[in-house]
Amino acid sequence: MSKNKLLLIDGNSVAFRAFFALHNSLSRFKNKNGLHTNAIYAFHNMFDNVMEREKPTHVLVAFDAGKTTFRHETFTEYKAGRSKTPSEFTEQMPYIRELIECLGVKHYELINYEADDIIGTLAKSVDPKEFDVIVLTGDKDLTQLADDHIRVDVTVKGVSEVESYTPSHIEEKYGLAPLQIIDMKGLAGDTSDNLPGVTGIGEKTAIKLLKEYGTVENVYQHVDEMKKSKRKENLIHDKEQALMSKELATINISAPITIQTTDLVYQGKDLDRLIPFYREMDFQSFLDKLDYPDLDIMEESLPDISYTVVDSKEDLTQGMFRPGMSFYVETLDANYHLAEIEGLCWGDEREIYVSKNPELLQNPLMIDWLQSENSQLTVYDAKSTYCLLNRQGIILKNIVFDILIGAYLLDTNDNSDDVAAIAYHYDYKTILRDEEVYGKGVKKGLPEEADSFENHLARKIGALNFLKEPLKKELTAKNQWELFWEMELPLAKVLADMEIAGIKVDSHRLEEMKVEFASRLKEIESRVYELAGEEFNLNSPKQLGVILFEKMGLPVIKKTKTGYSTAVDVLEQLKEHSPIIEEILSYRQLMKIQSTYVEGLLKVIHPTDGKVHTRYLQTLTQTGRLSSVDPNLQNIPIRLEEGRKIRQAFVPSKEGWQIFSSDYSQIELRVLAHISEDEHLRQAFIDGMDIHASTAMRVFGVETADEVTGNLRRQAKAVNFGIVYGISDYGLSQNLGISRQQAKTFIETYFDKYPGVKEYMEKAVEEAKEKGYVETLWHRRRYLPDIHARNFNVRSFAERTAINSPIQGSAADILKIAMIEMAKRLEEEKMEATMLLQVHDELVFEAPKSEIPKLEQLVKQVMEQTVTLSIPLKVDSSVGNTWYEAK
DNA sequence: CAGAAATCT
DNA sequence: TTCAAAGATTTCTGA
Repeated sequence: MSKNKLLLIDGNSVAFRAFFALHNSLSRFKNKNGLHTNAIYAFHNMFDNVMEREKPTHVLVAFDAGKTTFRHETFTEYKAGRSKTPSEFTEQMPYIRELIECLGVKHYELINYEADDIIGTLAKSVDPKEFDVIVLTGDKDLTQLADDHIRVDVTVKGVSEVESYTPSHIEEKYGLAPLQIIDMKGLAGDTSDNLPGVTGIGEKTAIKLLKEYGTVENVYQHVDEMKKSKRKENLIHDKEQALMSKELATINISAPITIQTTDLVYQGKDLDRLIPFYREMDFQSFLDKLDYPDLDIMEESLPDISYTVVDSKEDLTQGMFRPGMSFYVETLDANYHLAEIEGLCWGDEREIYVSKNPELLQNPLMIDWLQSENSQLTVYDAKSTYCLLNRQGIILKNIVFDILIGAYLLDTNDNSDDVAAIAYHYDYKTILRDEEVYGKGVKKGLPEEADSFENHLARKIGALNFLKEPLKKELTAKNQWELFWEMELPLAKVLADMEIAGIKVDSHRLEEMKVEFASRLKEIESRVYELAGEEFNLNSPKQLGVILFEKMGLPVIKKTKTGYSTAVDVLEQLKEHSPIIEEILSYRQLMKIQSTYVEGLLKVIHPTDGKVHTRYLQTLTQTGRLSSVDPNLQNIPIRLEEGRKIRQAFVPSKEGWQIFSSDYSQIELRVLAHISEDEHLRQAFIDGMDIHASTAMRVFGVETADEVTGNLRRQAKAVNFGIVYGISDYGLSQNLGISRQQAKTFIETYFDKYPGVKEYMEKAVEEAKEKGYVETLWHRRRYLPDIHARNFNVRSFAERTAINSPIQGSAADILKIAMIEMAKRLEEEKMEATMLLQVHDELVFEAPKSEIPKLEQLVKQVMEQTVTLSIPLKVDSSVGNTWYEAK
């Protein structure tokens, strides 16, 4: 039989270490009730680490009981003078005890004794033949316990590192035996426990004395023999203190404990308790780590919910549909343009209906209800619901609330892509996360028990019903109802239509390119291998690093966490050393075009209509921009000619049609001019000037526009970008390849010449500090908890965000408003033109050639006039037979 | 599954 | 003194 292993954890000191390990993330670790959770979280990680490392058979966490112990009877000042424990820490202690119980571990405390004494007593009382003992603590005092079967692990830093004290390690480190640690404390004292020791003796001197005399007592036996010195005087004078300090530092190994090792057998985590605990703490990452081995356990932890199962479309009756219900369509694949419908559900407080049969969507009662003007539906993700129903030929009409969008607007940080996540946030706990029910990755699928699936769907409706009122109320309270009702909800419909329309891709053109790029890649590859003198994987920065910096001996300019950096800016600097560099750069560019845009795009062309249907994520970005996935149509190449050719493959869907594109000119700087009210910036836009040239004139002191050289304009452009992003002199100097000092001067001059901008920036940071958030012109909020961070970098980032988000976000709002108006006008004008894409400041349409002049005039009017700022908005338009030509 | 590299506004 | 420009997605490698 293998030996037992007993793990003894010093609860208070490990918890305290845990608290400080994540102290600088204090603001990020808060649950929905405002409880700090950093110590709980870090304690859990420390526990997991030690369990993983040691795999003990028995575990106990010992705590100090109360404030006073037998030691205070000896020395009333024991542990006095400690700075007060932060309340952010003490509030977490009860939860740490609860966590320990949930983890299936016993904890123990004993009136009048410290955790040390409990640990010491247990460690020394077990039979060394039966047990190895590991002690985990944040306090070196416990190292005195070390012996051949007891090892003391002291946390070092972070959550994973410990220093293991064995007798031989202590010998190596101090030249002492474990028990002499106590003598050392006796002589040197211990500031954290307020042990006085002997005046003038620290760790070093104590060790020296102990090496000679062995113990405190023996030091005093021989103190008279010492030659006259200040130290001798101190030793004699402080004898009482020394002996008392030693006594206090000695761990009591015969505390009257009432537990035995048989009570401490480790049983493993108690999932029934742990899962609700994680939810309460908002520990999503720990929840994710559980493999959810048993759906039954999860379900049993929830109270029952009642619902009606509808098996076939014949079973539907009029009475099942009422205005004001919630409605939800379930798919397993996130791509709703392709996903199968796995089930649907709807209901209100009175009744919830659930079905696994998508054929219900063919029943006229159902169709009429969904298409009616007065169904007043609440949904979760309006856009996906529109698209899924559209594929069934149903035009969903009367959505009045969207839980997903509502939650996103209220707090963009709360990135919930799951009904349950939002529900938990509002303390509604009777629902499981999709991952818990369906699993994830390759194992994702419907639960084996049909009941589980139906239950889950019913719970979703329950959650939607519950959430709508509090969310609406909060949106109103935060002055965001209009943002929701007039911008985001109508936009969901516009986006759905754009996604459904899709954009036609000329696959033959892509196939041609694929062949051409493949051969060019091969050529470059072989040249690189020749120059390198061997073959390797050019796609591996790691292997490339070895070739460049070890084999070829090029100078190392920058390192990454994992090795040599081979990023563009590094390679640019190495160009002179070898022709291989240019080849590598072209390879990388071409490879990107080939894999992502040529091959990647070919893969996502819809088999029946030859189009690509992206999905715009409406509730993802922190600023209010959209993002685009599957495929991403917001980063199709344009800067370099080679990549730009990809746009030749984006063509109109009908014969005789053209691609039309309009983009805002300098929208972010215009927004900045409006928000900051800086008179010079505003005047430049009002006068219709070239903004970068205008900046160049003011910042570089040039009198007339003619004198602005290309280089000056380029530099001014970089400064303008920097301003929008929340500038730093370093960033600007990197960008322009100038000295930091020079960059600093540019920035100072800019602020001098545009004082309104400077004032805006200061105000934005101020506002963030005061309110905890910043907002756009349309009250889109972004919370910035890090604005108070002690860490310089973290705080600086939050400050730049405070400056940038209202600008980027307001620009996003403007385009969203224009899109909604544009969709409306196209319909009113009964035009065939279709809006296809949005690329942050650009809208792409397709239209019959004959409609183009009218479209051009309409788009310009809508984009420039729907929103009016204190400066004009300006759009540039272009048209062509492909997206390539339209720009 | 994270990191590094490329792409866009 | 720290360290350094805003917001995104996709592909590949290699632990």
